[in-house]
Amino acid sequence: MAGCWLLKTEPDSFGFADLLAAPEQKTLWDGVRNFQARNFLREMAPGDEVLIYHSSVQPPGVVGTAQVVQACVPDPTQFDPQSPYFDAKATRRAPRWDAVGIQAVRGLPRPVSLAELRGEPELQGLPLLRRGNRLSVMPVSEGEFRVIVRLGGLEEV
DNA sequence: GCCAACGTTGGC
DNA sequence: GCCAACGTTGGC
Repeated sequence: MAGCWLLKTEPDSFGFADLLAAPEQKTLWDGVRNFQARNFLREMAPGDEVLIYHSSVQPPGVVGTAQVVQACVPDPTQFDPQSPYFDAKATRRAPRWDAVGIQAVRGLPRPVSLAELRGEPELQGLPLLRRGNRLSVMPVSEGEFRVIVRLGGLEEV
């Protein structure tokens, strides 16, 4: 059974539209700099399903789906002094951060706002809805995944 | 712009 | 190893 995940991003830096515009609609999901989130990245496997969530926009919410196409590799941005994600403590021999390859599947006909997610009884267990949650990578159950894409206007995924 | 919540850092 | 200070996230 494929895992399901939610990836949070600020569309001002990289949003679902950017993923759709990328070559083969694929990208390396890099720049994650939180250990708990990184550990979830390490659990992600090709074929896993992904919800893309836009934060710091009005309204915040889930806007599309993607799939994992490449298991985690060392995040190249940690070695790049020009990158905002550069980490002086990381070495090639001992990388600290990972990234996964994802590919767009499809945009939701109707984005599902954070307010809608909060209003859905079946989603009360979502880590995203926990007060003070700041994780940018988090697991979602298969049931929760289905509820969300259905709210977004997709009957089948 | 505010502020709650949380992670990280660094002094001890 | 504790914990206060600080920085960041992200909704509102």
